[in-house]
Amino acid sequence: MTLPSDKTIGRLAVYRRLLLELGREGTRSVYSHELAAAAGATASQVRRDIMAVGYHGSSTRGYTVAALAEAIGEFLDAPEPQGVALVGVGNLGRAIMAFFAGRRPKLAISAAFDRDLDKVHRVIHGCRCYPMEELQRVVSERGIVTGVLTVPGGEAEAVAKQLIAAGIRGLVNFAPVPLHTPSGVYVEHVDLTASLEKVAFFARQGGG
Amino acid sequence: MTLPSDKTIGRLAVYRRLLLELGREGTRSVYSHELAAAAGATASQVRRDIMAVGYHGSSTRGYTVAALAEAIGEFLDAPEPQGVALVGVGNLGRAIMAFFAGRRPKLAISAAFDRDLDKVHRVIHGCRCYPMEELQRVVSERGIVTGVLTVPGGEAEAVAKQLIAAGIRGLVNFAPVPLHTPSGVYVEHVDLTASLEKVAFFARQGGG
DNA sequence: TAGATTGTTAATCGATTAACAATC
DNA sequence: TAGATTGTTAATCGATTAACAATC
Repeated sequence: MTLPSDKTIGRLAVYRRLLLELGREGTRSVYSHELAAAAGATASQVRRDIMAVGYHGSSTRGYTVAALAEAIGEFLDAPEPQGVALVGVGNLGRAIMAFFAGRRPKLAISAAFDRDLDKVHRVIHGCRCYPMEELQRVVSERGIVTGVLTVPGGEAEAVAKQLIAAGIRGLVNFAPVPLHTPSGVYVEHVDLTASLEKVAFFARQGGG
Repeated sequence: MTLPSDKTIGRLAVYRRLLLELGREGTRSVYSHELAAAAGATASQVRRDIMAVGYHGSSTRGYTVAALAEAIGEFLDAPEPQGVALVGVGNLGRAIMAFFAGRRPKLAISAAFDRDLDKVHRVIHGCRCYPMEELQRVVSERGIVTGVLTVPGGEAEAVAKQLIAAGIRGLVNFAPVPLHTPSGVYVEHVDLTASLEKVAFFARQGGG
């Protein structure tokens, strides 16, 4: 079976969030075009994305909210709760930790690392901070495969290398430098500077 | 003239950053393949992207670092320094303010807004914080067209509406909800949850 | 000159969109 | 049934990649 594209995976995460919200509001079923409008996608995309998770709707009642959310969860999530390692407990790192705290119990930042010894051996937003020396041990002992990089640009490449050596197979990179990683490691680069410059450019041209 | 794609604009921002770095190191010229390797792009992309800004290299010496950085700057930047409005001075908002503080003098977060009166009328990371009531006035008086949204999901849609009414034409949206904006407004959605779930998914499948 | 690179066009690739028979 | 939606395939679109003549 071929893996769905990363765009499909990203959209599935969005659908699930919307479905959980709809469920809380008491909505039982949705049509592809409703989900599409809420998610900023097209009905075609929604139907194809949902096909990819193997869930089937009804041509009269559309998709059952609870069952579809469940199916997406089974597709996206690991069977067991998965930990995430974050490196770089600066302003951005702490904000990311706060952002995810309690949001997704099955995918939580479970270990943070910093080379600054003042930030270490504390619990920040429910997450324990370790010195860099313990990175290899903690990450490999806990079988953590997902990392978040919030270190300064100059350190990013070296830290990524350490993470990968410890067993990390996927990284969200917030450092303002492109990362050079071996194949077999998935990197999502969240480039805040490029995003802001892009938006400023198109805003100046009169928007999208 | 047709506008370059948003991917080209994003890459140009990356090239410029690399060029400024190369300039500081004393490098005078680069070839497309060198820039490509550093930026995580292909040489073809680099050449086509540079064509879009109207700069021309030499077939023997490649591109002049300083001149190309200058040309990209003229293409991407407004003639005058551009202000940016940020709404939502929570953990993430403050981290974003800290991240951009001093980084790009010509494109700086110049006004922040929050409905919490405890956060207002202060200067955070060099930027003044105003109450929401002053949003319309400050944004339109200063001619700000670029915004950053770091409010909770439930408020995002309403705040985006206010920003657009005040004259904003481009938005970086960090709120975990898709935004419904009129055409003529460019939105870049930085979806932290979807990014982390995507990375966790591919990490579990054995990386990229 | 010989050789490598640029500018630019054509070929490829993948994702989005449109279309429609099957379904309830 | 009539009508709207799903599942799925074909057409379209745009971006990436490959290719190569022109250049220095």
